Amino acid sequence: MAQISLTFLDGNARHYDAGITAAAVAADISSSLAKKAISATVNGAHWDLQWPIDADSAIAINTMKDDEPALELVRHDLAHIMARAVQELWPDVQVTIGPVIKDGWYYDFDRKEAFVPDDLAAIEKKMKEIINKREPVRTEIWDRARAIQFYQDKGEPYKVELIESIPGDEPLRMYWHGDWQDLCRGPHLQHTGQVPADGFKLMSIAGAYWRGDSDRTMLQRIYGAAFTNKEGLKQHLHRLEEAAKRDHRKLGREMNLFHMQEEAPGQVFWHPNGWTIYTELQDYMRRRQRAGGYVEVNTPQVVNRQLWEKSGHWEAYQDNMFIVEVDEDHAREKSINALKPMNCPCHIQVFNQGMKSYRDLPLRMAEFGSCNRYEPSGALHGIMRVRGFTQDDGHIFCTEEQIESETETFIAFLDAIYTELGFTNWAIKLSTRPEKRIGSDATWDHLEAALGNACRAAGHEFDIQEGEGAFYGPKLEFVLTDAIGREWQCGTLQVDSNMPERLDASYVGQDGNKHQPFMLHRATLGSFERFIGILIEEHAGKLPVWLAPRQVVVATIISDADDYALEVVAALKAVGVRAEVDLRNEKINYKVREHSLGKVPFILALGAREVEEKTVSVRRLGENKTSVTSLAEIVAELGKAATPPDQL
RNA sequence: GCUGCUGUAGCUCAGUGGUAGAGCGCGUCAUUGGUAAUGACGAGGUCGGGAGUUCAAUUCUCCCUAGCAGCACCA
Repeated sequence: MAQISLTFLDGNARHYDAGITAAAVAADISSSLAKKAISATVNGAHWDLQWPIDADSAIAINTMKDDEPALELVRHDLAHIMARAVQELWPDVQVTIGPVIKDGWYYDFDRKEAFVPDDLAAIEKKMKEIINKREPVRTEIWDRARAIQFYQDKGEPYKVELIESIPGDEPLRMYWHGDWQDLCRGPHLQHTGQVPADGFKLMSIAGAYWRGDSDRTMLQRIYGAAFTNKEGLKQHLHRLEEAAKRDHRKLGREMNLFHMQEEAPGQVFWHPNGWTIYTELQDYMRRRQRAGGYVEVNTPQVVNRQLWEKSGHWEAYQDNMFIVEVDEDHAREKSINALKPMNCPCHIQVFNQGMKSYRDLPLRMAEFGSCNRYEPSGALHGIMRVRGFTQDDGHIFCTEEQIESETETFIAFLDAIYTELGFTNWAIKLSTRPEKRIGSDATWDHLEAALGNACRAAGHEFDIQEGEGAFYGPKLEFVLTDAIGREWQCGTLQVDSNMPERLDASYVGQDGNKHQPFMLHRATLGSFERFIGILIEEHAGKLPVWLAPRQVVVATIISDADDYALEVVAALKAVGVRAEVDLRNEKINYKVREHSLGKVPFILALGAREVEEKTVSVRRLGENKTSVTSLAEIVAELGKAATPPDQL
């Protein structure tokens, strides 16, 4: 038999017969390793201990101490164990797919009756029984016909469909956990007992479409969280609890920022505190955009259907538009309008007024554009996904040659703003040509490369989302993460030649002929609503001082300090600080607690000493200590702290 | 939009086939207290909306609506 050479991490090599399993290699090293082994890494691939190795390879034997493979296997085996538990409890349930995801796994089932929360406890109990049986996992490769027949006989049509969608030349791997069988590409643990019985928890039940297709059956998905030990799970659950405290919907209520109500679903009622954040942010963006060479415009809310037909939005999005019918006295027909769902067609109307020359390009046009979209009810989420919102929108009209440099300039612009707003952790995604598209491959090659080059030139890595671009051009998405790790697209930049064409935008080139400009749709924050939601969660409500709706509360300890408190507040307001007094007949403990919970960055406490010495006792949010400062000093300090970063 | 769950006082939540309760908050009074809850008293609810079953519905059933989780969608 042919010999192969396996090289270990330490550089040593051993020789074995070709076809040896990783399990046998582990056993050859030591019997304790053979017991502890969970999988191998062979030439960088995650390798089941039962799979044969046929050629010279680099190999490492993994144990539970190797976090990445261990988590992968534990979660993957738990998916199978859960599916087995469910089928043991309810034999009529059909199994579908069950992948590993961040922090755990899920498995989708088809079952007539709905799973209820109490079922989760029963399933967990059954899973623990299965784990305690320490049943061996084994695997075989089957040919397609046999596998299809097997699943047809078993009454598992979803598995048949899965096999039919797997490319014909790929071998099908069957796995058994004890007697329970599933189709799976592996790898898996050696036996069910290797799964930590106290390291997992079933989290929730939700609906999910078979194969992610909303035209097909809705299955029932059970989510689980899993770690290699009890402590890992405990920490995860603790993180979830902490994240819930940062939820912008909860903080929005507690800080009295905004509310929403049944009569206006998906639209925000901004309260004075919340609106202060909003206007402060908008003022900042306005200054930033002016400095960035943008001209600001404003365009209509209610726009006749004809323009949307011409732009192509009517055909694609009419179901998601708010339609406004106007029945004028003398009109023979109703006039059909839509609340604008986006600003670009209107911006082209502005661009089209008067002749434009190549000398006018790039023309950067911005609008705080109030838009309405009839979002599907299930998509609404606090102020992050709403039906009425304002974009910090902008369109850059430019030539094809200017696309790359304009993109690079925009990324630098966005980067500076995200940094000033306290975001360090954001990602760029580059969406490339979709199947249905217009334009030549040569143009797509150029545009995709231009966006990628611009990212690199601006010093940013990016992930590629294959085929996710718009039909008219590639796009960049600037993605931020909320408290529990859900990603939200905030900024965006999209290259578009289609709309200038449809809406007849043109400029006179150096050659005296008419040319069509390219258009870069771009937004920095995206929508104020979503961005403020993210901002609240990122800072857990403790906003940077310049954005905090209430920056300073001057709280009296005794009523004899009232006059001085008013004097202090007046001095702070004079330098532009949002300061309030708290003269209530309450103890200082009470006031400190209340304003700390209200996330006020500075509390100034005033008692007899402060009145006497013309000082203030300063308490900063998040600190338990206080310091005493002269009035003049604190006014200067807080005046500076309250200044937006671009004005320092 | 789809599946499941939920909607009781301003907030967080208990509860029941015989028209409701707590804590916090709010108001009044007393208290002038030095950095995360001073005390007493008091006010406050068509139990999301509509229909049905019933002698009687906040409670059971159905429809609608909104919210939550996930899926689908996101110009």
